[in-house]
Amino acid sequence: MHNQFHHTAEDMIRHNGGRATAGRIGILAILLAEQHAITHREIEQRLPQEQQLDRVTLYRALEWLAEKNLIHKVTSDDRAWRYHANRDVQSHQHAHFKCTCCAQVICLDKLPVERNWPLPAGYRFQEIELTVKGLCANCC
Amino acid sequence: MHNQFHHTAEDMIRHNGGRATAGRIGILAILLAEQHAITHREIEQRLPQEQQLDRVTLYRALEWLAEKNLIHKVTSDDRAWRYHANRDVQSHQHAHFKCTCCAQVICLDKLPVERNWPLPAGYRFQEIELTVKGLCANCC
DNA sequence: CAATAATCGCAACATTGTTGCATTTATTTG
DNA sequence: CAAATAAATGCAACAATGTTGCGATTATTG
Repeated sequence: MHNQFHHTAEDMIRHNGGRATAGRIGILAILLAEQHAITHREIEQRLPQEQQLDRVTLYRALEWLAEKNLIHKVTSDDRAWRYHANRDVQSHQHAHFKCTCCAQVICLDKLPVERNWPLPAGYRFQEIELTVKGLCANCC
Repeated sequence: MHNQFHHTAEDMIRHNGGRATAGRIGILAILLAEQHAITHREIEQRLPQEQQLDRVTLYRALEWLAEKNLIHKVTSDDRAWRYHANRDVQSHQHAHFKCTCCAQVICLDKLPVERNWPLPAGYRFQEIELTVKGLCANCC
């Protein structure tokens, strides 16, 4: 029930001055273990039976983790946010890939993302969100 | 109550073999008149009092218009789709800008969008969704 | 104008997410 | 270690967005 990331997760949380509660640790450990960005629902499913969290608690924990830059949110076209751990505390200015068949989402960390977009006059750039859609290796 | 785009809207709909109903025409005319991509709610607000549509009807009309390539949907981070008319029937492979302050969304039609993203082996590209976030001229 | 297939509107439901508030708990302090 | 306390949790209720089924209405065709 404790995966290999529990210790790391707890450290990351304490480093940010937060309470190391079972919920937060469990959630972050799950996200650290996961290759893909996953939804609220998928996180719930991966939590062991004996420590299921209230939906609200889960949302609030995710909000806190994102605030502290330990994870980041990925916007998708199905109205559900997906979450992914930040392995390094770099900027999250990277792209995501979403399979149009199985809805799997991965981070494309190595994708260079230009910063100087030609916006209309008077507009100010802050960040970009880029999702590449297509078929993953399994669905091809 | 009839803006200048009603006639165009009706033509576009008939050209696609659909019934030219007041609802569809009104919706498309509104989207043609609009510079920005707007939400379901905003469309409702712009419809004249005497021809308010059921929410379901509005959704289905938008779905039909998008299917026929007369409009396109824009994914956003607030779980609400925004819609924008396709003035030409070109690909909609362009970027969108969203103001993080007033939530206004515009199309960045002139933004060149590269097509050869370095995806993992075995992955197939289909399309991209790119949203640039920042502050619009009003909110700067 | 009648026939008919497409469209509409209502009711009910589904999903995702949020808010307020009382309860519980991790951490700190003595 | 026990008490104090601020932070986190869980419940109930709500909000926003969108969907489904189905009977009623309507645009179009002949």
